[in-house]
Amino acid sequence: MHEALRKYINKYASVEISDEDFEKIKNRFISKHFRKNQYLLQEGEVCKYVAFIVKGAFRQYTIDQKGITHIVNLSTENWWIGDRESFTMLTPADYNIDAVEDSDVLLLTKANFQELVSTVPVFVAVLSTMDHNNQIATQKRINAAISFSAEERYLNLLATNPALIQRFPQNMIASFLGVSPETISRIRKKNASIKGLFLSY
Amino acid sequence: MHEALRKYINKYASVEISDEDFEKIKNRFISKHFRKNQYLLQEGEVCKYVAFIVKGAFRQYTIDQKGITHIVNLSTENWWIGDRESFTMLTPADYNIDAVEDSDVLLLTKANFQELVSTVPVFVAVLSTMDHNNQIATQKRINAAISFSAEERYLNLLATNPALIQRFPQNMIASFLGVSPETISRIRKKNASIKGLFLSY
DNA sequence: TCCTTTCATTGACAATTGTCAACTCAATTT
DNA sequence: AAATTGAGTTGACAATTGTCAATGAAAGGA
Repeated sequence: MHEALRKYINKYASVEISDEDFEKIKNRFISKHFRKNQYLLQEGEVCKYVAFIVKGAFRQYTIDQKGITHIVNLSTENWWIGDRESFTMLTPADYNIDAVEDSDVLLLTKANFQELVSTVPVFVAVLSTMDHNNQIATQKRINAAISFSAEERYLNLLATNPALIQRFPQNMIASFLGVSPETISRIRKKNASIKGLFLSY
Repeated sequence: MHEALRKYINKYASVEISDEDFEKIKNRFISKHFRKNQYLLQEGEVCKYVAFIVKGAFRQYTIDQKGITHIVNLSTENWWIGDRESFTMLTPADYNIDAVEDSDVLLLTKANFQELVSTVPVFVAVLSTMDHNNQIATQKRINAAISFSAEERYLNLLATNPALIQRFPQNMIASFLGVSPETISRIRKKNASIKGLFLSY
């Protein structure tokens, strides 16, 4: 169960992590299983955990006044999930997070998080790399959101992150891209040949 | 000139910075003046500097095939600007950055940046706090982009960041929000009474 | 000061995308 | 197997936003 975390750390730290360091890290995480649709965080609660996804998939989203869901993040294996602002500031969360599939995660409380930050330098290094990559990806997503049409955004996602499209239902992809499910359906129909191209390889 | 940077560091570090530490930091930065419209970075170049804005304003943007500008960031005093991906990976930048007003900045090269990271812990702490705040702000911007209509995005910006709207020309605000200048103009006309309310206090 | 250039506004029209309702299909439940 | 549920598709129509062109206003340069 913790092996995925070890692989992740080795990938993002420039050096292989020592057994002692990994023991320290491992002991601070709590394994937990989530069933499909189970909440990891509900709007209004304080986010108590940041989670590393070992297996499964989660979405982070808001619900507007009309009851429409807006997905700000879709995450699968080897990603972190949690509401940063709520986790660090201890404020009520603006977002909901729930499991899209049955999932296994490793949870880290704020106390344990701080403990690791102050005692395991490798952990800090990994976080910093992760933050950095995240920032770059987020910048690109903003650029896509303000520069591209609905169709361009979908095709861009298909080209850059086909795994997401295969894994999550269409209505979630629509919400993630900020378009209606019907529009995605029509875009798919229109570009059926392109999709075919991808699938045939 | 460097005083603004010192204030900034004191604000984001939990402790007052020592004179020795600040000397180390200060010596690594290069002061530079930018005239209005002058490039700090052009698409295709490698981003050689990250800049701290002492006075003035910058924009970061892409230009699409049709020649339309899409602004991903608008920054003023006490913000940093630069293309992170290009700066750290030494890859050609996807973005342009130029001065919207005559501006004074403090430049930091990658070598000096790394030097500071490895010798001045306070500097690392400030960067980490900054990153963190940035991440939260960016998340909110994504949420706005996928959840709100053009009008809602404008009114939201007016409510949360009126300084930006006062400082940058309308067409840049439009580009920043991902809408045409004409649409912004019409939204403003429609909501003239609301704007009046803000101005009258 | 005049001239040029750029920015903002407005109108008419077009394109994109959203909304609502009906229908199909597949999966799950009873 | 029948029934129910939910996701995806499709059509008709509406709302939003973009595009293009003309005009007016303001700012900067000669």
